[in-house]
Amino acid sequence: MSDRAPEPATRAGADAYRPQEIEPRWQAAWDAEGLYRVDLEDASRPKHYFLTMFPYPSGNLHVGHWYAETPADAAARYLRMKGANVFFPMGFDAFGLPAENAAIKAAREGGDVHPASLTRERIAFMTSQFKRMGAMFDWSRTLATCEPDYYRWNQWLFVRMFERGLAYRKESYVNWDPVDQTVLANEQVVDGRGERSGALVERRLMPQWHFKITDYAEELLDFSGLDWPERVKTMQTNWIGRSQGAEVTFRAEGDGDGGEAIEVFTTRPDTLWGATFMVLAPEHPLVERLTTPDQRDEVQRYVEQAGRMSEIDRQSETREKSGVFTGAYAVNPVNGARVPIWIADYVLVTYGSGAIMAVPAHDERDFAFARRFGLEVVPVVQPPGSDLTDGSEMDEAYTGDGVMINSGPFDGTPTGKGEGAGDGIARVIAWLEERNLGRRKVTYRLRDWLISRQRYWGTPIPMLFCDACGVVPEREENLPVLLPEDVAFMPTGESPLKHHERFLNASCPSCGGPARRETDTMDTFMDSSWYWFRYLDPGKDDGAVDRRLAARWTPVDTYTGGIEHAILHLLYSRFFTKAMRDMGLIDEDEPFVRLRNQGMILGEDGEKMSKRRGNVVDPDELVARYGADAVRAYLMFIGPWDQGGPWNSQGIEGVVRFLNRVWTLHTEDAEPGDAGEQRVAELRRAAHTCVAEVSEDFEAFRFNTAIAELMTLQNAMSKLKNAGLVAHPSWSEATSLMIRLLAPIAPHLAEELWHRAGNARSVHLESWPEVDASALVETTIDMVVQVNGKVRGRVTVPADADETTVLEAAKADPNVVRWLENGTLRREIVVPGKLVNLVIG
RNA sequence: GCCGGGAUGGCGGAACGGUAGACGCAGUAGACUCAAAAUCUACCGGGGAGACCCGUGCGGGUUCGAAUCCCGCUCCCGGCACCA
Repeated sequence: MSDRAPEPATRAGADAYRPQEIEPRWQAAWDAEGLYRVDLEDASRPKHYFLTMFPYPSGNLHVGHWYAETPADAAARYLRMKGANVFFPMGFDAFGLPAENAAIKAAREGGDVHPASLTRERIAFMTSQFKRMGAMFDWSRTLATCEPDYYRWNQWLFVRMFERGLAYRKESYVNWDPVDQTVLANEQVVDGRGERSGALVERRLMPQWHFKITDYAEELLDFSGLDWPERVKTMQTNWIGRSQGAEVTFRAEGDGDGGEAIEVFTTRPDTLWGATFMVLAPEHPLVERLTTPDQRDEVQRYVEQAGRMSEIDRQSETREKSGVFTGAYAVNPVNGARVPIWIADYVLVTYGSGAIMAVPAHDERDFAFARRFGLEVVPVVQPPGSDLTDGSEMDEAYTGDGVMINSGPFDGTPTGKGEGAGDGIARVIAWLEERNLGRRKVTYRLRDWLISRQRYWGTPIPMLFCDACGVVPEREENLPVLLPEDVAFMPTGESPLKHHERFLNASCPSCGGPARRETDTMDTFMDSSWYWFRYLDPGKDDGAVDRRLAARWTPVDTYTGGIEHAILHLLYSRFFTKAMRDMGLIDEDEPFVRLRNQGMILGEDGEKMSKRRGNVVDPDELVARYGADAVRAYLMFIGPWDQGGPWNSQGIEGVVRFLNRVWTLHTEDAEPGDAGEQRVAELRRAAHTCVAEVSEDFEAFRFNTAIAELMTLQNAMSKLKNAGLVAHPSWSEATSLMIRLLAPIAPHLAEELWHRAGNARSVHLESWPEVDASALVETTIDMVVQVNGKVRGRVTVPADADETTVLEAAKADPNVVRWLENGTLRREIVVPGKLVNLVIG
């Protein structure tokens, strides 16, 4: 391959660093020799599947893409030099709202834009931009989710899910625009109104497809064996929201004995005796039946008003509690108390049973509600050291542990869950179960995944409605159900599939009779919930996943992407992996072993980059001006990767200067002379310290300090260069180390310097340098001497000096001597190699 | 309101409980230049002539020693489904 490598522009001498000339030349050479094409069958090295989240083809790579991809590329390159066979693919998450919106906008303005051609053009353009990053993506295996050979397998997987009962249809609320007669995404609802029509958006129930992610709630709480950031695990755990408690049945009064059963869930069954009222969610199915005639108008008004509010509005403000009385009463099953039934929007129909028992004395929200509407407050838990018995004296709810009071047979029982803390909760549950009044229950906050979208630009859900057979999945051999491209977009945004006769009319896969196709498409999170399996063999046409390659290459070893995906995408991917395992398609439990998230890159003003603010940084311009290596290195240098931060157009100049100095260091001649043992040791120490530090930093994804260490080495080498060292073997050793350390960060510059140094083979085929521990050894060390924790002197001692010697030296320092005269020496602390602290008093 | 994260020089940021400010940007002075740019050298938290004193959002605490650990706040960023 070396004979195809281009000849460096100049052999020696001081020609300038010209990234614009070097970079395209090496990119072409790497491409020509297939340097980054991975042999998935190569078992001679350990495999490493390094995946970064694929982008939506928005039209242009912005600097945020560079921030996500180039440090990931550096990490992948590091692993490759460490000896792994690294698979680092890239593709496009190509379905989605923006392309469809462009088509709808064009339809309104009399133009003609199709999401398919628009998306394909954008993918082609962004791919060409990607190639200028100098990343080692393996473009021989790429994919776009909008292509039939990909979404066919979305459909195939959907049918498998349906067959297993993991995909099902039920009614769910959508945002309904009554003017445009269409469903809106949350982001299309602004201040409760349709973005386009301005109409007040209604919440409307519609039958829609869901995935049963809740079946996996318990397993999804288990992160063992995963090297994920704590904050992501915490966020997912809180999102799943496991609550342990009891389900208790209350009965509405009336209609002879019994009346309507109203199930409630509570985590505090020990407070049951303090339940003085009940609250139903406005959407609760029993609301209409329970409401008494005199309250009907008021209740109806409240329900309508709650229905008009978007979920975001319902919880965004810190509003005063609102609610309305139904006129009905229920009986508290534990003490027979008559409790009024209210309706309030702070109770959600989607959580628990959509109804609660309200214990105002021991729940903050119930307390606020009771005070607002003058409802009874009965304390049933006495805080330790208190003689509380009267609810009217309470200023706030008491939610802690204590001793049960006003609780019939349980008076005097300590509440709490810990061992020895009392077991009020467990004893009450046992008591309820004995009397068949309630039962132990675990509830999750997690809801099933609503996968239906009333949109065009997505994977058609491969289901049919037959008058004779009902809901029927399309036959496997008829997949894919093609998304028709000859469609007319509606100015209202309504899905054109609803009016596409050839698409709509089909024959029933079961009876052959006439059937109508489902016009809903899939949530695009479906596309990204299994795509890493597909990269292994994107063209495979006899199955979704190549099982043999999957067994060898998955799970993904390292996954990187934005923190904004901490919950949904990552949770759906974990669910899908488990579901695919249970369908017998793969053998692993988790998709991503190691996860690292980058923060967000902000505009120069510290705000999110947006066209409106005019603070968008264009990477193409930067590359033209400074070169890809400089952009890469600056993005890595800007700060900790997981924190993100503002772009600084002056900051990149510093990195450009650094790369220039590196260039000069390695290309300019210097006078050879007598090196001297001490200088050689100094050079070798600097070089090997840098190897140690940069290696450690790469392991920890600390790119900013890795570059700082390289800058330090550059400074040291530039100083030593003219001291006659250039002809010494340690100089070429240091040079070789430095170029290899730089290779993951600035791959083009490193390659050019590597070849100029006389190497024929690519630096990217070299192995990562090893630290020579003997180069790090020092004969003397400087130690700090503190008196009472404040630095009062410094001493130089032999590296192997024992404690006594160190203390002697410390106490001999003239300034320290002065300080010691101010008191009696009480204590001597020696931190080997670091400092001495002399405590006087 | 809840969940997660954060706060260190003029700026981006460094710092296994052990010399706060590595590395860089900006700035100041000098060298080179007719001059400028580029490059190179030195300085660069505040106060003080100095010994020193002050200093990591605020208030406490633990420790020989705290940016770092604990308790209580303030403000900022991100997410959210008032989660019973």
